Amino acid sequence: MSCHSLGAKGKPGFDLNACSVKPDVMARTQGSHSDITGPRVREAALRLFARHGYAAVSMRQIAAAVGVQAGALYNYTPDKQTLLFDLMRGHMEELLAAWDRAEPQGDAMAALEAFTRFHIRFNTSRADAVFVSYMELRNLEPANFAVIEGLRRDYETRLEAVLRHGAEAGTMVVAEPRIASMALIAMLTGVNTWYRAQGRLSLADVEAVYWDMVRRSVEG
Amino acid sequence: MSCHSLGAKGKPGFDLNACSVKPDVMARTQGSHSDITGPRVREAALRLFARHGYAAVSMRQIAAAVGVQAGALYNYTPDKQTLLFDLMRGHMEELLAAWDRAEPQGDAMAALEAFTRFHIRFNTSRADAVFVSYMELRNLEPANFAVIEGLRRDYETRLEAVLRHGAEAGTMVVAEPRIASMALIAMLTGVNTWYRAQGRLSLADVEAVYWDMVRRSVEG
DNA sequence: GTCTATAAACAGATAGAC
DNA sequence: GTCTATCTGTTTATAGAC
Repeated sequence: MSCHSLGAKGKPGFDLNACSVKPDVMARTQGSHSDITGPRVREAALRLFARHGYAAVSMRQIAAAVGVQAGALYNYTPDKQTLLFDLMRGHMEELLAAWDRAEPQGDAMAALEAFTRFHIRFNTSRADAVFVSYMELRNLEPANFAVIEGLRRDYETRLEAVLRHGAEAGTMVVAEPRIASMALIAMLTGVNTWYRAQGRLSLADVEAVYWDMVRRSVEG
Repeated sequence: MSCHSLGAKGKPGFDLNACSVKPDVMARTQGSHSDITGPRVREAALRLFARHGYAAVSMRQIAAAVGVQAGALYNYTPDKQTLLFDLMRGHMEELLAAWDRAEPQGDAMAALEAFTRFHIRFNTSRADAVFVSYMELRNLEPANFAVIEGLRRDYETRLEAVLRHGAEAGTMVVAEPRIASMALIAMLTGVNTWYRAQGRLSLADVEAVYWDMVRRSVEG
């Protein structure tokens, strides 16, 4: 054993990886793991891209983290660029879908609180994907960039709509809803740069601190 | 002329640079430009790092942008890592020095307004340096990272002190001064992601919008 | 101070064996 | 599906001519 636990990586140098014996698939052709290698490639790539940056990570490093040779990666992605794009698109689509499922029915102020708490919880639970989706925008080919940028704008527009409703209802003061939505999202996403699960404040504490600032910043 | 036959590099992506004929140094040895090449190397590196990322930019691309061969760059930096580090350290030190010069004498709320306006003005005037100093942290060697991280914390501490004074004086409500300082800086730095000088809003307009949100978020 | 040439390592991606 | 081997081009950095 000692392997097939997905993350037996040596990390510090991307070396060693030996073994990939999988008891439950022993009947398969030796070395064949199509059903689990795909997700592991994406997980390893996401982790490495977040840590070192897309351009600084080689396909060989990703392969080493997964426990396969570099050539095997091309069974799961046509090229490195598409691997990055799929990770980013997947994250943005999950973000939008999760918010659309969570969006409450109450008034604008309740919706703003829901957005604040949702954004903090969702983003801190997927720090690597959030980081990559923001930091690697400039490494996307133009066509791919346009797609991700569009999804990002969609998300901002969700918050912008909340702020507009609040302003129209008279419960909020928002001179520039579009700018305010970007400002608030930037503030909330900043949590990821310092929050640690083992830290002094619980996630509930963090939500409370930020919701207080968000509420005050737009309150009528 | 035509660039003293120096530049004129093909470089499909980073050409043009159209040599800078400097009349006052024409008497020098042909091809010798020590007094101007250094700054141009830093400017080109900053611009390229901001556009494409440190890891994605080669020394040859920087050289082509300057109009010299790659080997010549090593007269101005011992290596690529030091070039990045010097750019980031220079930016952070200038940021701190500029705020320390500008910091006003009034009460905490006046200081907060000054900080808000200063941060927006300074950062939008040096977008490339701001971008690089944040995005390339993970490409710094540990010792260099520690230096930049320390300078960044120093800057945050300046704002934190303002918020603490306001809270102590009773003119502000700030439950977590450290977190609030990071939240506000994240919000203000976000201006750089969308602000354009040719846009609908002037810099004064932008300052007013953000100052309104900042003030409301901490007002007692 | 800049050039040309080069060293030594590494990149993304592919071909064919098993 | 994975491996080994390889193709082709690029990387940082240095050496020595001018």
